[in-house]
Amino acid sequence: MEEGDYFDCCFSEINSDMTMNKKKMKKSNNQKRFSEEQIKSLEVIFESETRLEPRKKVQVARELGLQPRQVAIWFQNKRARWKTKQLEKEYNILRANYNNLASQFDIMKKEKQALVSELQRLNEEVTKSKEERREECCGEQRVALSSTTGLENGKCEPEVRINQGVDLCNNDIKTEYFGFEEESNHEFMNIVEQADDSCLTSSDNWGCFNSDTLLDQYSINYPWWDFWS
DNA sequence: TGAGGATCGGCATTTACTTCA
DNA sequence: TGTGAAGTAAATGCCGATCCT
Repeated sequence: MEEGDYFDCCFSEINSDMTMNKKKMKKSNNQKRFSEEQIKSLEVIFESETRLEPRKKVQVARELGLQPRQVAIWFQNKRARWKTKQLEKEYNILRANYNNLASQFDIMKKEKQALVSELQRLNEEVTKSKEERREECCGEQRVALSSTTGLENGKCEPEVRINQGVDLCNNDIKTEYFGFEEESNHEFMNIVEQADDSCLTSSDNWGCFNSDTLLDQYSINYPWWDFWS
């Protein structure tokens, strides 16, 4: 369409109905959709440059038989639509990432629960074996005492030694199971308790879960990779 | 050289209209 | 055939940058 044709077209339409509401007439006149060819050309230009230099705008307008103002508005609307689509894309990516993290978190939470249960079970086992050994040792001690003289009023010094021996045994067991000593075990349990369910059970409460503090505290004594080994 | 008005272009939002299911 | 949703061209208002006096 030549530029002259375009204006002829516009003015003939305007003149055709002078009784129409002025604003409405202007609107319906302007509301003409661009041709496929025009849109195609504009799209191609937009792909290489989302903003037009004034000179280029005039040139494009002339080539497509549009007003420079129309080209400017088309680019304006196009940028707005493009931005919306970009935002949608980014939102979808973020949502996918969030879902991925949430499911990973779920898995890790279950793993943690399993580890805590295992730890509890092992602790119970250790306590139980400590008691059993204590009973065994006391039985042996009583036998030994009955054949020994020089110890008075049943308060047996060897029992103290035996108890110490049992404690040493227990520490050996813990060291074997957990790889660290009693004190370290205690700290570890504190960390586990701190990270307990109140903050981790639902994503609504994530705000109160301070992983930095937790990790900082833990990493002072144990590298994080030890936690998973 | 800084202040202030005019102009221009961009963006966000809204309006008016078309198209299509 | 009427209707509502979606798409689109254009209008409006505001803001920042630039130019000129």
